[in-house]
Order: sequence, then C-alpha cells, then structure tokens
Amino acid sequence: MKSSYGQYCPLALAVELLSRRWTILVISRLLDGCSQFNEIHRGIPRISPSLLNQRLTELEDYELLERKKLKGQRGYSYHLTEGGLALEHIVMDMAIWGQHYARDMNNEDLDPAFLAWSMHLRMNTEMMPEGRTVIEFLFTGVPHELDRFWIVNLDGKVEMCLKNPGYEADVFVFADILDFIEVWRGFKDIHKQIRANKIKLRGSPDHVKAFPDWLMLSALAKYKRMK
Amino acid sequence: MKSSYGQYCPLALAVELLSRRWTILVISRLLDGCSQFNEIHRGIPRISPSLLNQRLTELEDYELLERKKLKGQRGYSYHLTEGGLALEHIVMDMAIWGQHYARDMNNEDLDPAFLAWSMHLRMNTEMMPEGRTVIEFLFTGVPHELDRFWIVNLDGKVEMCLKNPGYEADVFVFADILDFIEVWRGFKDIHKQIRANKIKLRGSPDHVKAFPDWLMLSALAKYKRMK
DNA sequence: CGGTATCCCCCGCGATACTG
DNA sequence: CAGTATCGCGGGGGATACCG
Repeated sequence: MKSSYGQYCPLALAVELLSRRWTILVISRLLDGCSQFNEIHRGIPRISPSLLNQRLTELEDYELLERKKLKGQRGYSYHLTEGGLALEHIVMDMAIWGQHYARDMNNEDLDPAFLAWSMHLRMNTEMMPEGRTVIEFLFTGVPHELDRFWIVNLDGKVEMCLKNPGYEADVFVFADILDFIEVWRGFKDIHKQIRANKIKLRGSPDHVKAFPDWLMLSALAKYKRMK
Repeated sequence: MKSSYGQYCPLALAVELLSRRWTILVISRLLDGCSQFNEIHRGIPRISPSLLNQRLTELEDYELLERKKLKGQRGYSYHLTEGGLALEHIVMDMAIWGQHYARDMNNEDLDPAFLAWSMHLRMNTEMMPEGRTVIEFLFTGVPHELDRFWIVNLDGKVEMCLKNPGYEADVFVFADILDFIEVWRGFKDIHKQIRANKIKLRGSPDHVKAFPDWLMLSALAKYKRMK
C-alpha cells in the first residue's frame, strides 16, 4: 500500500495507517463498543459500505481488529485487539483537542443522522418517564429529507429513527440545527436557548419542563472551547 | 477543502486536518523545535518543498502555526501556537504507540537520510572526544547514492552530512542498514550485534571501544515492542 | 538557502447496484 | 441485514524546474 512514508520512524509507521480517511472514526466507533457492521455504519453515516469494509479489512491486516463469524446469524463481530485498544487514549485526546481547538463548524458539518446517533447514546433515561417516550425533532437548516428524526426510549432502551416510527410523539423539539448542535456540544446553555425561543418545545407541560434533563449532551461538552 | 467529513463531531473536525498526508510529521518536527523551512525539510526528507509549504500554510490557516518574517535573512520562522502545542502529548503518544504496535519495517522504510537526521540529534557528545570527531557510516541494503553518510561532532555541535564533508573519518561503521536501524530503534543490543559482526567498526581502538556509548539511540528505544 | 510554480499521473474514494 | 463488486472521476501529491 502506497500510503507509506518511506521511513522507519515509528510515528510515520503509525500515521501511515491511522491517517487514512475515516480510519480514526472507525476506531472510535469500535472503542465505543460497536461490534457489528451496520452498527458501526450508523455511527459514521457518510462512509460507503465498501469503503467501511475496506477500512475494517486494513485494521484486521494490521492486527488491530479481529472479525469473528457470528453464530446463528450472518455477518461478523468486530473487536479491537490489544493494539487497537491501546489507541483509546490517543483517540480520546484527539477528540478533546478537537473540542478545544478544531475549526468552527459550518453548515456542511451539521449532519442530522450523526446527531441522532450521538443523542441516542446519551439520553438520561433515569430522568425519563417509565414505559415508552417518543421525542420528535424537527430542524430547519437541513435538507428536507433529513429535517426530522425520532428518539424513542422504551424502559431504558433508546433507539433512533430517521423515519417515522409510527408512535405519536410525546415531545416535539423545533430548532435550527446549528442552534441545537451548539447546545449539544456545550457551547450554549439549553435553558437560555429555550427562553430565547431558539429551541421550542411542545408537549405536555410536565414533559416539556423535564426535557432539558433528559439530554446528557455530548461527552465532550464539558471541555470548553479555547481562544 | 474537501477533506471534510460532513460531521460536527470534534474528532472528525480534528482528523480532517490532522490526517492529511505528512501533517502529523510536520507537526512533530515543529514540536522538536525546528523553526525554519529547510530544517523541517531535513527531518522529513521525502516531502516535496511545495507540499511542505502547502502543509505549513494549512496549519497557519487553522491557527496552529505562526510564520514570522525573519529579520536580516530571507524566509520565515515557524512556531506552533497554543493549539498546535496542545498536540504534543497526542503526537508523542502516537509515536510510542507506533513503537509498540505499528507494522514491522520493510526495506522500503529504511531511508538513510532520515536515519542521519535522527542520529545527529541524539549523539551523546559528553562521551565523545573534545574537538572534532567524524564518523562515517557505510551501509549495505540501500541504493548506492545513499549508502554512506557522515556525522560530525565539533565540541558538542553535531552535524549530519550526506556528502563527504572533507574530513578524514575517525570511526568507520559498516552495517546492513536494517541491522543498524534495529539497534537504533532498541530492538537489538549493539554490543551483541558488534560481537556477531553485524556491525563492524574500524578506527583507533579507543574510539572503537567508546563508540557504542556515543549513540543515545532513538528516543523511543526504551519502549519495547508488544506482541 | 528558502521557498514557488507547474504539470500530470494515478489511485483513493464516492456512488451505485447487487447478492445471499 | 451484512456486506461485495464495479466503475469512473477528481484532485492530492510526486517530480521537477525555477527564482530571488
């Protein structure tokens, strides 16, 4: 493979693999515990299946990943090896660095599918009602096909839906996607944004009041932006 | 720039910049204290000047790097900003990870120019004679044009030469480049390799005896290979 | 020395369709 | 669902020459 740098330097050897497009993101999903193909894919919606498969194969070739045949169903289960797991603190530090210092977001970066995926992993189900709770998000500032999604909590098990799940929503959230993501990333305070009418909630008063506590926000929200 | 991932995810925003070819290596040289163009270039011999300049410009655009006009001479002085310096532990951890887990070297990775550059930064001048000491390395296993280089210590100031510096060498080192790099990286013991005749030294007995102590080896040599 | 400018090739990647 | 296969393009980057 000609991504090589022609140097024995350990940093160059590391970067040769890690700097391939999507690779770090794939590893990040694996570190998050995703173990099946489509599970990984949902967390990286914009990679093509063929390229995802290629990346997984490369990681396997480098012995950072093992793929095991699943019993009883098609497909494989993917798990990082010791070498892959050893990347955890590097990937986390890169994410924190990104939160601190990476460029500002622009409109191209506001993929709702990824937001939905992130959110469904970080709902504070302890604070949510028992049984089924359905939240419908309706965004402006995104293409029509992606302007809404649903988060469904059923007794602690949270799912995301990009298509109408068929249940009536308990809470509706209206916002410009940028405003919402700024809250999600910890740049703005949700209560202020609600008061400023940047985020509008509809539903029963109890639910609407409780809603802000249902969101744990991005795991990186606690790291403040530098400069 | 279309290296974007279409995600607001801080990790994706970080990787979008950091995973460009050569970028991490450029940052690494800057972290090592290289501040001028050709100084950086010597530490990354295989990048083309135009691409190096492009990478520096990108880092500047992302405000990780400042270029200041030099007074009294052409060119600029390059310095990492706070955001760039904040990458230090990430880059170091990646290098350590590479030493632990990256793929094995092969013949394509054994660039003598880079070895020379690495060595001249890590000579133990305290252990070397006063005045001028010239070491000539002669390697097998590399293209003829690059099969020798010189390391010159003059009272603690070490320079590397890819062309004959004109001084008679005090010590000659003959080795296959792979054998030598395995020592340099800490995979093999230099004394054993000398005894096994894998590394041959010629010169005055005092110099030959002292030579192993002149090398500090790679800064990563202390990290042992895993698996 | 310290960069710029140009040219062109190759292949990485995106898109899409397909299959068990 | 869990991947495979194919195809075509765009531009990233390698090589090289140039310039003050």
